[in-house]
Amino acid sequence: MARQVTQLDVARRAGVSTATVSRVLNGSDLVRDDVRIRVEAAMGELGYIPDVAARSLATRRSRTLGAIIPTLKNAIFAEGVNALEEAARARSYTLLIAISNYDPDLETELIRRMVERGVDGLMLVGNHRAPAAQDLLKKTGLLHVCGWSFDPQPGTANVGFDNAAAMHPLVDHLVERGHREIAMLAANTQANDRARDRVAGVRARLVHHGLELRPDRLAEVAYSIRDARAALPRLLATKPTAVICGNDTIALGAILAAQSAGVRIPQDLAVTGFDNLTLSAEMAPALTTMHVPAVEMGDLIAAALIAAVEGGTPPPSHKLTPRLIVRETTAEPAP
Amino acid sequence: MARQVTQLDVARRAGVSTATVSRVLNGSDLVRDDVRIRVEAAMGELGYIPDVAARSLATRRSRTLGAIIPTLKNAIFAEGVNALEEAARARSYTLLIAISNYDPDLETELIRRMVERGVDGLMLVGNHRAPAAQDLLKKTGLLHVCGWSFDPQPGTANVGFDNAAAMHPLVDHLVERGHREIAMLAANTQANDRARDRVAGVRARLVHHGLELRPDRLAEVAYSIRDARAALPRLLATKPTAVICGNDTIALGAILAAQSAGVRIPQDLAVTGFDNLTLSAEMAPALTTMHVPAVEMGDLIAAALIAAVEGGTPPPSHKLTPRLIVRETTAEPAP
DNA sequence: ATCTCCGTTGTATGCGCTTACATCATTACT
DNA sequence: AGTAATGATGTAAGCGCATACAACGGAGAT
Repeated sequence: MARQVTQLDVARRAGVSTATVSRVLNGSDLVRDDVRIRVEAAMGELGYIPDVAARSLATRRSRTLGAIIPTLKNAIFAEGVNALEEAARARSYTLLIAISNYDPDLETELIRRMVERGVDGLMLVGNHRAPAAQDLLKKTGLLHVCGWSFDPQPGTANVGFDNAAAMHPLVDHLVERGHREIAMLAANTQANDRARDRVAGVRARLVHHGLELRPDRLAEVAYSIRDARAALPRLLATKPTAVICGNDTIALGAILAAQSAGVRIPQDLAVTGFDNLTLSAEMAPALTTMHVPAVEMGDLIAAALIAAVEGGTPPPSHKLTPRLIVRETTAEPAP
Repeated sequence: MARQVTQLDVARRAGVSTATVSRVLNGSDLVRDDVRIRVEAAMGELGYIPDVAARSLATRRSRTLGAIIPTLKNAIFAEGVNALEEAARARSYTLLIAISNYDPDLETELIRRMVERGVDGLMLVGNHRAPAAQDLLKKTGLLHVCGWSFDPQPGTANVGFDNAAAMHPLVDHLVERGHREIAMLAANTQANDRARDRVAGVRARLVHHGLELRPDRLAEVAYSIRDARAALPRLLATKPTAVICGNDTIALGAILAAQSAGVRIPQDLAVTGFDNLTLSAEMAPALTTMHVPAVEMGDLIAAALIAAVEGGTPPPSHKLTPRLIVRETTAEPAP
């Protein structure tokens, strides 16, 4: 493969210095128009492509954002990352992604790699991480915003929502419909502060209504239709009239389990989800759930990060509010 | 933010030269053990983090792979990218991703950006792209492999499967069961060679069986449950006994449309999908589909790319074979 | 004791780019 | 006409790292 075409080649061809080529490249307005045109022509003829590594080294900026997410297999993260990429790209930033598999130690290592890579800003998911990770973020001063949560601690920005409070409309909705016997099928809470907050939110709101979340009415499962499906019978044994699920995927598993056990939804059992996946609106019965503004979140995170990078200011926090979407999986309990 | 800790700082602290620090960093075996230990200690104490931009500039390697995919909203791509990231990470490579929205011009621009970014290797989806993109790949000599397809042209490697041939087992399965009136609900074929190939594969295999794909029995829809749902009635009007769908998502839409029209599956209408999403095995009725080895593909692509980068050889092609998974949405047609 | 050779370390250069500063050519002004 | 201000361009010094080459020290050979 031939030697890379550099600014020097372009400069020679256009009869100018590399400084001028650089100025043209960066849209400086100190270049005379005829010179600019000559330089641009030379770039085109030579097929010049700037070298970002060299530029980064010189400017200490990479025009790269990083995103560390637990998994892409969860559609809601895929959607959020999709939006983040589009928003970043629209501002000529590129996205580096890494997957932590919900492992705090791996996440720490990945943050380290993001620093090595010189990302200008980083998106993390949730507010809970290993102390070593916190240290790293502080010591390196890496700009970052934590998405999918809202409980800003000094030093970190949040663009997301309060996962506990977000469960309140769901509980209220069920209680208003007359439900008293409410169970919860949560996502795994270890190493997942959002799942923990959602359980806490349900519990608190039940108490608010003079009810309680009985220990035997709380089960935790992995993010998977199959696991949710397998776990429902245990909950059903406690005779709830409604089951609140940690997310739509778990809710889908619960619904399938109920249906194959001859439990009618919503007559015999009300079910709620969280996320509002595309599927949830289409399936039969359509799922009552909380809509998570993943796209908006992706946009806002990119915007916050880039504004912070370019403005030299700390990234702003932004509180979003999931909204309740009542569909067909909830109704009054049978008398 | 304080000045970055550099090799020079480490070198001073350990009482050696930067060359030695660099050697320790890169695992050279020319460093005496006691010196290595001293240097590593100094790195730890100072919290030294190497600067990848500088390293890339010096080595002309970035230890970064790029992936340009049409969208992350399609679960099968999300899964593939997830696997690609994990495989890359296992080999200490990082993943840069970009989303083309099925737009060839945007894809071309993104390839250009990947070149700027100095990725060592690039994953693309499918074999069809703008001439400008082909040029760019050739001129820059960027290592790349095209996934999700198999029809290797000189100069490009493929890790994927033959999308036309992959439809044969599906057609054979239906024909064996006695279906003669077969329709197809395809994904949009413009700017999507895989969707095109799948239609061609169905058509060819029907001909092989002495049947045909009637023009009024072919419809194209976007990748969405809703669009598929809306499109089914038109196909139903042609009285098919089976409908082959371009992917599982479209199949799901078709099933929902059929059910809400009182058409029983599989008795009144057999439906097949393609991808084998997690959901497809769980839903009721469970979907007959082709399993796409997305994870294996991600692994192989990372392996092929990295082997090529490090070995200086062209990346190898690798042919995968989706396999038929017969479940509950196909049966004999009603007599 | 001298010479080689090998293992280990240091020195110095360059990767491609940006940018502070110097330089030069205009133009505006007195 | 002479000077200052302004605009446009060039010069050169890094950014942090890897690495070719030089240098050095000690072990083994003679």
